[in-house]
Amino acid sequence: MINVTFPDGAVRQYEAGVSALDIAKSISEGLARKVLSAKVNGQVWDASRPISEDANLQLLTWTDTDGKSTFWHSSAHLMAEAVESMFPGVKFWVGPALDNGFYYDMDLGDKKLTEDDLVVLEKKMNELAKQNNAYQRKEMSKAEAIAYFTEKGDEYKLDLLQNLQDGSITFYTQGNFTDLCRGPHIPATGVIKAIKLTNIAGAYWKGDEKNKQLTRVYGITFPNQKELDEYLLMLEEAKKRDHRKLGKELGIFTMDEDIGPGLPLWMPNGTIIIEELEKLAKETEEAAGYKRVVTPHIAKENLYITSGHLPYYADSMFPPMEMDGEKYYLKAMNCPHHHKIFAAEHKSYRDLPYRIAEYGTCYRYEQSGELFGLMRVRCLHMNDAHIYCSKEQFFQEFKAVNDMYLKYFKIFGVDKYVMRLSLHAPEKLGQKYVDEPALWKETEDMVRKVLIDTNTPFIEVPDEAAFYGPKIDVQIWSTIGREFTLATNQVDFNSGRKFKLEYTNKENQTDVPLIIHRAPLGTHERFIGFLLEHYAGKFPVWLSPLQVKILPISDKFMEYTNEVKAELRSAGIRVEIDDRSEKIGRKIREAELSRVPYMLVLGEKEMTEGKLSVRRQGKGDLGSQTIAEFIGTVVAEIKNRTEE
RNA sequence: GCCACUUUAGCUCAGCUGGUAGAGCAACUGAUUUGUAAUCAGUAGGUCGUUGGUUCGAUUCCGACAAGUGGCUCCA
Repeated sequence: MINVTFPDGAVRQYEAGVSALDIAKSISEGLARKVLSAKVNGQVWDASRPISEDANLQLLTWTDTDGKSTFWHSSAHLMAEAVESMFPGVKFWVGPALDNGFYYDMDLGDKKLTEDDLVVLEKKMNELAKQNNAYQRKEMSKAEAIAYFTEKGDEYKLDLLQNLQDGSITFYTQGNFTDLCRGPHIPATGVIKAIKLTNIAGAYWKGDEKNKQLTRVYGITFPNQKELDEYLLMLEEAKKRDHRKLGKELGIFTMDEDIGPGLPLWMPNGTIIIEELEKLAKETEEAAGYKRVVTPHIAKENLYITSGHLPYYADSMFPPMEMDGEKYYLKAMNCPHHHKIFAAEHKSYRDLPYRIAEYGTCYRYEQSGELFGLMRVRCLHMNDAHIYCSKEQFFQEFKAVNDMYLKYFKIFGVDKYVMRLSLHAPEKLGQKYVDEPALWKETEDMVRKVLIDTNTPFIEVPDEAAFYGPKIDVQIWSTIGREFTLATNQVDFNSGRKFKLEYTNKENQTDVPLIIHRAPLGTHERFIGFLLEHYAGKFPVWLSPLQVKILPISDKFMEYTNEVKAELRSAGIRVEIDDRSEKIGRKIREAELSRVPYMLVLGEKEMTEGKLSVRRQGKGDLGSQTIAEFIGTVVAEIKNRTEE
């Protein structure tokens, strides 16, 4: 007999060799039907795998993340079975579970999959699922496995085998499909009730663009149709707040073929948002001791040779323009220009920290396939600044930048993000990273300490640092789930020397400053793209391109309407009148859809009382207010940058 | 850049297997002067992304290019 301990601490005795599925059955048949896999001593196992020793056991079902993963990974195998039955001779690479669904990479030879094929595949998968075939686990020696795949001529699985230890190699079979796989899997295919293959994509083998491109099919499955329907509905809803759709609807930005890909045109409404953001940045930076600078959009080649961006990043820059026998480049970053401002006047330790800021316009030649609405563009306006400081000042300066991030996040109600501390990889010193092991350790420790001291949750990611130093990136997700770096805060102990930046220290010696590169509001493009989705187009009053729309009941009240408008405007409020001869219902509907935060309905009653009927977007009628009351509210919301 | 798909009126979309196009909304004109999410009528608007080819004839079939979409790679 063995002792099995459950998550609630209860201990029960079973025969050795009992499976998690047996145990579930002993509790209830209903539970047994729901079990997908089990966590045995912290490892996720097949529910049917015999347990031979005392163990901690957690039964995993659809409501557990690990249970879902098992379900989706098994679904990938089911898809592979369907693909193999349709296209014999197909070779498979890997087919993992994702956060939402699964994919499988495959080599289909010359066969090109179409969307029609997906429909047929879904049908086949449904048939196979109904057969309720068990997933059977089989251990195999490495030699046997190699022989098996050599005979099949499957170079992909042979490649996978190379990195596997003999004794740990397992195969899984369900129906007519057998695959090298570490598992675990669900007991049988029958629980997969709703299947949707979502898209076909090319994916480089092993993620290396020099390798052959395999066919990747993405899909998602559920234990019932209802959840699939809900998932598809959620995707539809998400599309409605896609910044590309909202940007067009609200007149924020536009793209034009004649201007060029990745080059957004900011329309009047978008420009108002840009100006409000810059106002916020300027206020915040002035209070934090930054000075503003302005630099040209182009520079000579030599600047980028000094910075080290050429030739290594030449691919990401627009090709040079030749003028007077010199090559000029559009700037892809502002740092070298700012370094030259630092170097223009001699600095002493009394001038440090020296902080200069600019909403700098940069141009980057992003690959055509990478462009994505406002989130990934070729012309960007960066909330950039550089801080030049001594080693002693670094901690305080870096912390102040971190505090500025958090302050901004509070203003915008940004709560779904991950702070990522990007570190170097010691084995790549001298190649990918500047060869200064001591400086790396020192700065990484300082950056980590800032995060810990400010109680900022973060994750550490090795081998993701900039070549000149560690950094903190703020990761966010677009509505459709794509990940982006919104903001960045970087340490640079390299450019100071490269640009021969110096200051005279207290001991009257020459010293090289540390540099902090920071962009808490990222770029206008990405930040406004993010805000559009974050607010679903319903900007807070201070950011809203139009703040108040006045809706007169009829043109009999135009005189009063114009008076009200003039008063609001002189209070600094962005206001417009809907003077069409439409019914009030129509005006309200369209004002609501345009997401203007406040609407004022003015008619006979308001005119005689000298009041306003106030309506808030999404909330309906707020009742009657005096002009002074209303102006007071709106002006306070603007001044305090109130979110709602 | 690579794989797949898409491109029809300002917007959202329809248009069986080739015979030069249609709806709703928006726009414009007129009527209506309206009380908290769509007043009515009329008018105008498209060389069907561009460009080659096949064909008596191409929005429709094939190719190239451009832009976009979903991924891959990339993101200093």
